[in-house]
Amino acid sequence: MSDQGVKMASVTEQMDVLMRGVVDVVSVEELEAKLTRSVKTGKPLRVKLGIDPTGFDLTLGHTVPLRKLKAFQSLGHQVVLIIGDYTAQIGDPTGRNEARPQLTHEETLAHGRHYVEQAAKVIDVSRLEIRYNSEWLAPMNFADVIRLAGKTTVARMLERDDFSKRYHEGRPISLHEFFYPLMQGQDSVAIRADVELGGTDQTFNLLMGRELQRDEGMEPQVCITNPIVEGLDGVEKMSKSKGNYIAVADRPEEMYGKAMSIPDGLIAKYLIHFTEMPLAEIEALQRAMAEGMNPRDAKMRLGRELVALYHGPAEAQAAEDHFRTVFQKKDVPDDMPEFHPDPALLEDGAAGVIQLLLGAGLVASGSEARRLIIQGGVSVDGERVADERATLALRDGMVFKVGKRKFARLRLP
RNA sequence: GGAGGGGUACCGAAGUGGCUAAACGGGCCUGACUGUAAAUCAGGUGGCUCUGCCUUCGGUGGUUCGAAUCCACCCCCCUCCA
Repeated sequence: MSDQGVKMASVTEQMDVLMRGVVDVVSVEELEAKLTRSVKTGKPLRVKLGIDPTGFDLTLGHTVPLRKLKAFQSLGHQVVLIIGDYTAQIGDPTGRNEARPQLTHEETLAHGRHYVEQAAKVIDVSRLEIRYNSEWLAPMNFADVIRLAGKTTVARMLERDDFSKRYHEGRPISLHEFFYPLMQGQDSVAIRADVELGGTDQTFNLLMGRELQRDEGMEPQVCITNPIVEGLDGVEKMSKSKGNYIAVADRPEEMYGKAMSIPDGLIAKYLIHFTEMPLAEIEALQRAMAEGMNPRDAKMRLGRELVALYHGPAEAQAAEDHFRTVFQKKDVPDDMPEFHPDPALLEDGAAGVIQLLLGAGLVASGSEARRLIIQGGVSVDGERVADERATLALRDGMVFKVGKRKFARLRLP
């Protein structure tokens, strides 16, 4: 909490906090040496995290390096957030759709702000040094770029997992993608990073920073990688496009519910990387599960921790109550969206179910509504709707339910 | 520059003139079972004024009663050779 101006923790104490959940550190000795020097001189380390301002909403996956950044910050170090505005403007073709549009500078700035806004839920952004990499990349001329390119080889580049995989699978690699590691490394040179954080998928890029720094006669940065945590399905990396994510902006019930749906094997991992629960406590929980504790209860704990972290303890309790009501008791929640029927559809105070579901926004199309009704997935006031052509007499407060978790309450004017 | 292969729905991938709104697998959705876990089982998965109609197979144009399938041009990707 009150980490301002306080005496710096000892190297061992710092290492203890910093090593939580990391996959790899290149190298531990160098990190200790840097910390030792920092403690001695009172000079904080410069810790870097780079982001691509592509306008994404933060998922818990993104918060893993952010939490590590926060740990450094709390220990009194200077954290530096690099917003890759220049990189983003060039247009990152990574992935299969090369159609990703190039961003205007304005857009990248807006995305950067969007990111910082959400990051504020994890770290103290007022003490963040925010830098845009166009600051040093834009002034480079072609000769500078060629010189930079000369610092590595194609064979070296193809060592990168992502590249070699795509190369062997016959998927395209644009030439300029080779510049990404170089640009990212150049960022480290420019801000004189002592430490850089990233997921294990960033390893190659992080190491490039070391090489470029060494080349400039600087002490190379320490690279700390955190795991890429699996999403809700327990298999694939948590990502927006896979739809297997929890977003930091998720509503409390949503966040809690998603936490409850993860495979048991992921509980401890989520607690370690997504929350700040003390490791000892997590281990105790794991032991308890091994001895027969219902993993569901551990997940409920996870759900509470997460919601408390992003919405506060009161909301955490509320989310849990909501979960109990809706999913354990299969009851109707207190809070749900409300909607007013389109008066044009009313006939003697009645209307067709499909039109009502559409009006409530519970279905995307009439066909979907029809399908769901046939499959028994729609109920009104607890009663399953059997006929897709049914006409319902409207009453204020009627509750429409679609699937297990979509509700809407009808309101008459 | 030369030769060859390829672009199909959310993804992968069949289909080479009508029986194709398009096999199969994954994902996703619904139902059953549950701990909204996993696993499993059943069904579904373009839209609509829904026993029918409309739009869809890289793009444009054409042949045909009829095209994802044939032809022409164009765009994009991959492999090998140079």
